[in-house]
Amino acid sequence: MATRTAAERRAETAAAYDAFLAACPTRQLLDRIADKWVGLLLVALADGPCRYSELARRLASVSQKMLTQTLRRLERDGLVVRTVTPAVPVRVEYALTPLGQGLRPIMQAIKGWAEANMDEVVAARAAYDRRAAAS
Amino acid sequence: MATRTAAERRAETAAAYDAFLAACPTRQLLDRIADKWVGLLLVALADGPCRYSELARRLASVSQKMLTQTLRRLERDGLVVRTVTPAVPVRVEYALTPLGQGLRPIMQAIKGWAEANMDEVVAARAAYDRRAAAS
DNA sequence: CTGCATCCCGTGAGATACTG
DNA sequence: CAGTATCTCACGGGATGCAG
Repeated sequence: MATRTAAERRAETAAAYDAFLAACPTRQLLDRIADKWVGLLLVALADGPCRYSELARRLASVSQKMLTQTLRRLERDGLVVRTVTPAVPVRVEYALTPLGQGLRPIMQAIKGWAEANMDEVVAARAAYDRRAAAS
Repeated sequence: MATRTAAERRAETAAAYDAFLAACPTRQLLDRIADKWVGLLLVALADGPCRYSELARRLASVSQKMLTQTLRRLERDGLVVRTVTPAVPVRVEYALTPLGQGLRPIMQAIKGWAEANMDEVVAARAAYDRRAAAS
């Protein structure tokens, strides 16, 4: 059957686009690094391995749940390695893998742009809000 | 009063950290560009101004609500300009500002890393899941 | 010390219907 | 054509309590 409604065709296009997006490497990377705690964790681990409790202290406001969850995700993605030293009490250390290290230039680029341009963005926001308030 | 419980001190540290995070330019930029549709919109607008309906067509699966919402945010941040041509029917064009253009190298860097390394990440995930399944 | 399980709630995104 | 308004629902994330 060659005849489809316009709505059907649109739905197909959208489905194909969704599939494309789900597979898009850039989207996946963006989703990963934009996570609330990932960036902080990457920084915290940048200068060497770190214990769980030490990480909890550095990221002062992270909940245990989110810290563990984020670390697991990074471990699964091969960006971080988890090393357990059996002892009493247990000692667990996290460290960046070479792959995780490779993320640093990216984060640096983002940080650089942000520090150079975010004040302009903030100014734009203020101007926009002023116009909106004057309506 | 100089004496506070350990819990109080921790709460203060966390609050201060939260305030720091909220003000952090890098966090703000990350939150903005990691938005599901922002990256796509940036690409769609990269080669010149574009009408609302044209954008809707290019980002096949975006809802009107999200398209408008995302465009408003970008406009507010001074990354995009909205130009209304009064006519019947109305014609609205969106275009990148110079500030918005400046984001392209960042997005390129992210895209570059993703295309170069995400297959390794995917492999790491598969290996991790295999180990988990074998438990 | 390092974590997992559970409950709870706010935000955000989609669907749908209506307007200048 | 280019939106706005409202409803609903799922998911993320915090708090808390328990366990190896």
